[in-house]
Formats: sequence, structure tokens, C-alpha cells
Amino acid sequence: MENMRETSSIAFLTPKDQPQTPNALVGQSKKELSAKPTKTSRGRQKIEIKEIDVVSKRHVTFSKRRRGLFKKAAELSVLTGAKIAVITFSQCGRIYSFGHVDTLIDKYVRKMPVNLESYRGDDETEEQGDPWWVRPVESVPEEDLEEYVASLSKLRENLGQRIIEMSNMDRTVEVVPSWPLNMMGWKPTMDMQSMENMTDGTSRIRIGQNG
Amino acid sequence: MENMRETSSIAFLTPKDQPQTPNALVGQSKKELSAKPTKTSRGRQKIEIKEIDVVSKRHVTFSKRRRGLFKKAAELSVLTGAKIAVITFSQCGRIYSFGHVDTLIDKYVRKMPVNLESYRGDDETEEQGDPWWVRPVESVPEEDLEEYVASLSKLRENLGQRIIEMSNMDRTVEVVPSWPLNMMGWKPTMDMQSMENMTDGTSRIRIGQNG
DNA sequence: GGCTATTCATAATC
DNA sequence: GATTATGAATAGCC
Repeated sequence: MENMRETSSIAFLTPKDQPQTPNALVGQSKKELSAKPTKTSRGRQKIEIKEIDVVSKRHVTFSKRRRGLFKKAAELSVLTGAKIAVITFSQCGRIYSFGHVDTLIDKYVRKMPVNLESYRGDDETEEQGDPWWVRPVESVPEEDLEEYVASLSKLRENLGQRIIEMSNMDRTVEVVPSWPLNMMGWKPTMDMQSMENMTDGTSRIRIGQNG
Repeated sequence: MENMRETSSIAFLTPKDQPQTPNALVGQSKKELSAKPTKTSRGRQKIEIKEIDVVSKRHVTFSKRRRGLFKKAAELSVLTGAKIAVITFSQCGRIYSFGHVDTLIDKYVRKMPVNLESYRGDDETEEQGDPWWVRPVESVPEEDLEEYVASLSKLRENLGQRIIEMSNMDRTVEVVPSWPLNMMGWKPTMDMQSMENMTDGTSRIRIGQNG
């Protein structure tokens, strides 16, 4: 009873969901040639929810649906007064975020590790254990202690900064409700959609040692 | 040309968007009494995107739309292979999150500050400046230095933990793609929707000193 | 929490 | 990036 509309037969439809060449209509008519109400589109087609194989298609879908997702988030936020944040890590490693989480995610996931690389333990002769700031203090050689403390101190400093920012955020996850939702000509602004390049393909965080 | 369909006149429609009593149809007919194809619903109505005044209505909308939002996020994730995370802070202070962000948010925004309260600077005689771990090392009195270093060390330890967790996350923001998207009977599971109580009304983070 | 009619999102296509 | 027809989300009700 639900999919009764599938029975409507248009010139476009192939007998039974049979695959057809993308340009099956090329050279058919340009809408003016034929008197029949030739449809120029088959409209939205039902798709299976599984990874899209064709790369270009996948990218398009990512763009469109991400936009839609953000819009939904914005609406939900405005309608209910909820604070919302959305983060999307695209396959190619780009981060698109909605709300103010990007501050949090960006700062913590991407930048913090960098700030932790000052002191790097005993040269690279050491085997690849945990990074220096995770190992027990006892493992730090006497002669490195000064540098170690300095690094620790700096780490603390950076940490402090981040926490402060976060505490501000928490109150202000003001996120969406604050920006003027211009539903008609709605489009994401830099405020709600930030795009960041990852240096390279590694979407992994580099923690501590090794260059 | 777009809003032509508003002209369709059903028994339900009041002359011109004029407000009507909620139970305007009470006692009209129960679908069997009338031969006319009496509509049992006016279907989805267009609404303005602004905070919903009626609380109960707002809650319903929050539930429905949050669910929809998460579903969209799930689909986007599966279709494009992107890693997605969504966090919603409801007005009443509940957190509903999608993906693994909750780990991140929970850990950092809520729990981390607690772990930083070990060393608390010079008693409470000190005025309410920055918390100890943000102030310069020089401000730490000689006699407290040992405790200070210990705390700093502990801080470092906690931090290490968190960063590790996060670095795992980054790879694994595996989030949605991993759970079986059961589109038909789709419903959020504990895996993707976690609900957390805030201790009290304060959605603010308590940082450092003072009890 | 389920139902229906309608609005809204979007796959295909240009 | 724009258009169009159709699949999906959902507002108002029970």
C-alpha cells in the first residue's frame, strides 16, 4: 500500500529497475520538441544506505547531506532551545563542524598534541613506548630533569588555556541559537561551518616523540 | 507558484490560517459515520523556525527531531564513510550524543576539571585568581613546591590518559559506520545515544579551587 | 508511541 | 551550481 506510486509509468522508467545508461535520454527531446509532458527528471530515487562507490557521487552526497544535517541541527536548536554541536570528519580528512565544538575538537584533537612535543624523552634511541608525558617521572634521567620540568610546566600552561576555553564553551555552547536562521536563503556561514586542511592523509594524531 | 497547494480545501482547513480550538473536530465523525473521505489528519503543518513556546510540544519536537537528526547523521556517515559526531544539550541539561564524542565531551568537559583539584595553591586565603595550574610556576611558594610538582605530575598523567583515549578516538570515530543501520525499524541504541544527568542546574564547569 | 497528510530533503540529471 | 520529481521527515492528532 505504501509503494503504490512505483506503478506510475513514465517514459523514464525502465521495465523493472533495470540499470540503464546514464544518458539514456540524450537526443530524445529538449522539452520543446515533444508535446507530451516529458519529465526532465526522475526525481529523488530510493537508495540503499551503504557506502557510495563512485567517488564523485560520494563527494556530492557528502556536501548535500552535510548541509542538510547542519540545517536540521540548526532548526532543532532554535525550535527547542537545545545546544547542538555536530562534527564531521570527511574521508579526505577535512573537518566540517557545526556549532562551537570545532573549537574544542580542533584544539584538543589536532593542536594539543603538537604542544606536547617540546621535551621528547631520551633521544630516539629509546624504543617506541609511551610518549614522555605519559611515562612515570622516575623514567626521566637525572640530567634531563630540568628540561622535563620546564616541558611539564609548559604542558600545564597549554592545558590551562584549553580548559579555560572549554569552560567558556560549556556556558556558551550558545552554538546555533545565536545566529540568525535565515531559512529562506539559508546557507552556512564561516561561523557555523569551518573547513580545515589536515596536513596530510594521516587522520591520526601524532602523539609525542619521533619527527 | 510554489505555494499553490495551499489552495486545496479540506474540511479541516479554517478559512485563512485562523486559529481554531484544538478539538474542533470532536464529535464530528469517526471515519465510519461519513461517506466522505474525511481526512483523519491535516498532515505535517508548516511551522516557523523559532523557539516553541508550549513546553510539552517543545519536548515532543526535541525527541522527534533529535531522532531524525541522528538518523541523518548515521546515513551520512555510512554513505560517505565520514566520521560523524553529534552532541545535543537539551534545555533541561541532558546530553544526548551520537557517535563517540560523548567520550570526548564527557571526559574533558565534565570529568577532567575534577582531576585537577589536587594541589590547590596557597589555601583559600589567596584571592580568586586563576586556578593553580594556570598560574606561573614562580607563584608557587617554596614550601609547596614538592606537592606542586606531584600534582603537576598527576595532572600530566591524567592528561596522558585522555590524549591517548582521544587519539584512539580519532581513528575510531568509527562511530556510526560500525553499527548495523537497521533502517526499517530504526531506533537509537545505547551505543549511539547516551543520556547523562547533570548533577544540578549548573551546566558550567567547576575549574580548580574552592569547594 | 502510532497514524496521516503534508512539507521538506535530495538523487538524478542537466 | 540549478532544476525537478520523488523519497523521507514530521506537525498535528489520537
